[in-house]
Amino acid sequence: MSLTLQDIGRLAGVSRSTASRVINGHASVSPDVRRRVEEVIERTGYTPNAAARSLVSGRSGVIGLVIPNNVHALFEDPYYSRLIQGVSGAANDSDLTLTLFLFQNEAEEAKLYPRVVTSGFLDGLIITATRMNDPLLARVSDDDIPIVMVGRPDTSSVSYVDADNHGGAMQAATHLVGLGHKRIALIEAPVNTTAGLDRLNGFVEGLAVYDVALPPNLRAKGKFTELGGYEAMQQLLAHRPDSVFIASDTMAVGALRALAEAGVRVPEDIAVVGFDGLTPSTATTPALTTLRQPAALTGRRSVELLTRLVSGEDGPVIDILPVDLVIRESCGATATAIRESV
Amino acid sequence: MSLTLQDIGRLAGVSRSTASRVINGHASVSPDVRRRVEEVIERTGYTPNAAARSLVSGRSGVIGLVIPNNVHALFEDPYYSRLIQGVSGAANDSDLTLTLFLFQNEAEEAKLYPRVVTSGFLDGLIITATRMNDPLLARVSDDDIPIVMVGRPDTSSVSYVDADNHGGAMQAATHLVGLGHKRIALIEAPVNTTAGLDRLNGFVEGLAVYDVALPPNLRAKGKFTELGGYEAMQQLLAHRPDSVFIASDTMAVGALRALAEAGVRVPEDIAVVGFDGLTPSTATTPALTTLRQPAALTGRRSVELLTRLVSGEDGPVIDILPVDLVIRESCGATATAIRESV
DNA sequence: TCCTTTTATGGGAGCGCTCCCACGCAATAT
DNA sequence: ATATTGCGTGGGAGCGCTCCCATAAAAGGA
Repeated sequence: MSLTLQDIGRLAGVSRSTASRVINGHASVSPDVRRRVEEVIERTGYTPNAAARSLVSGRSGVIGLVIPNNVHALFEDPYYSRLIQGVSGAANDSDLTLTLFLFQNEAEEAKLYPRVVTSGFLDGLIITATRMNDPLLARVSDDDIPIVMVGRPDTSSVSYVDADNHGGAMQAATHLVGLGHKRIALIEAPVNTTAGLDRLNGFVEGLAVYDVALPPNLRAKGKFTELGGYEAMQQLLAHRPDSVFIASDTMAVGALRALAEAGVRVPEDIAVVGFDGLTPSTATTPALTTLRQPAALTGRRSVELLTRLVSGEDGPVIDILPVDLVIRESCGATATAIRESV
Repeated sequence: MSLTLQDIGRLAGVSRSTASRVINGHASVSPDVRRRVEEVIERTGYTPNAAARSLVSGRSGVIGLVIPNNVHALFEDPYYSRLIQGVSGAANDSDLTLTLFLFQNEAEEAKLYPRVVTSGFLDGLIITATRMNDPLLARVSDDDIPIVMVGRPDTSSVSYVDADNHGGAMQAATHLVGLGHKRIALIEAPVNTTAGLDRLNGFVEGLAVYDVALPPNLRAKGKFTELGGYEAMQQLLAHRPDSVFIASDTMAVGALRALAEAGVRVPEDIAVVGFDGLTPSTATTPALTTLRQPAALTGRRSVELLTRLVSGEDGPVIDILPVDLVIRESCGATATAIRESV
């Protein structure tokens, strides 16, 4: 059996209360006693029992990261790897323990989620892959556990962290207009996600600033997959765009393939700009110009926000992270190319 | 404030003890009372307080998954994604909660690990990325927490799950010999990992069965990276192998690039067999023949083993999972090609 | 019929901790 | 000198639960 605070106190010749004060860094402990207790702790390798501590304090030091359904597909996405790394790193820094909830389907979600939230086991929750009308979100507001969403939810009154999808897409528009393109096309991400919607609106608004219109035949809907990008690009080609903004790099990979097959040169015949910037520049030929979103930072920030909510700050708090234009080869802006570090 | 067992009892007109019996499925509860209590629980959405439960029972229902250092590099590897999915799925099935420990460096590891293990917070631990002389392993044996390693550790007396690296590499040898190759080469994975070592030994032994030798100039050392495979292949080319077994698909991607650049045709001029089988067949040209290891299953099994250890079964338990030869284009065995499902 | 066994239930104890209050003693103020 | 403050410390209470034991009621055996 492992040691208790009582034991530590006894070994140091003090009461469990005093030992507790030392551990929790409370005042009113004489330097002498403090040293003695610390020595005993060091020597014995004592660690307070987490369950007992949490039972009385109402805090567990544990946060949850929820990645709901479709995990099969989603997890291949480097976005989640980065996000998890960010969340994990921030949790480590703050002495928080991270629990991971990967729900394979709605049934699993419905079965496990209530227990997780109600058991008092978690101090707070980070929920990713925000969906429109997220069923979790509805449930969540009933409970009193602090929540931070990753990605803008369609409901308000929830704290969230998100990349500046709108602003990033505007940058894409500005960039393509600035390069002198006239027939600018768009491959949309699904607009049943707020990310897809924001990128669409941002791009259209960005073009509007320069009085450039986006005719319907230069707009195609993609599916967040490589194949989706491939098909959308084939569809657009008939209308001879001189440039295209593709709302995700994964789709851009498919689109580039479609272009290569059609014998259309990039960037000579068509300029291509993607969105995400999570894969290495070597992943495509030519190297893809894209808007890089800070996935790991998103994870870190979500933990920071959550920490604030847990310690009583009242929400909702919103944190929008900047997105960078990473100029590589596919947009043809080599003259003004910015060296990138990766 | 949330409900307690006491409240449930009161609402159902029984004592907290009886309510507890219902929840834990103990005998000696009249059907009538049981129904009443269940109804109250259903109606109120009551969930037992995890901390209190764990304090008295000594069980938390929480297991930890440790992925030590080098996470930056490792996490890009689809292996970890699959493994985590397997672990998570099995944990969900068994009503276990999964905590994830991603240690970015040894300092973080040293700082966090003891607390994790000693706090009584975890019922057991799954440790991945087994290293030779794993520093965690040394510490672990001092503690009394059940452990399962993923990947064969170099120390004995620890339970572990591993893919049959040795057997898989033997299959590779058999396959290449069977295709009539004479100058068979090898690109090794780093032999400071047991996986690298086992694949090396398995391949050499597999060749030995057919009295085929592996001369030193047909052996090159890789680094588990694409670049490592690229360089190793360039080195081998001077010695004109007619086939090569590359101990990881990542290295194989680099090797294929080296071959393409050198104008060596695959599989006409050289047959190539990889190892891992975690990326889609479209990832390389030509599609790579490889040995597929069951990464998700490895995760599931590690949870199952751990569950057995937690419930008192004494270890060490060892589970070696089979590895499948997936024949695609790069080995030239199209005549006997097996249709694969992906 | 009475006595023994079984079944159903309630209450006490205690898991290891943190918080609060009370107490003793030294330092300061009157 | 005594009264007042403060600090350092110990012990009680209690967080919500499970386990054990005691007890009451029901069922069985003689």
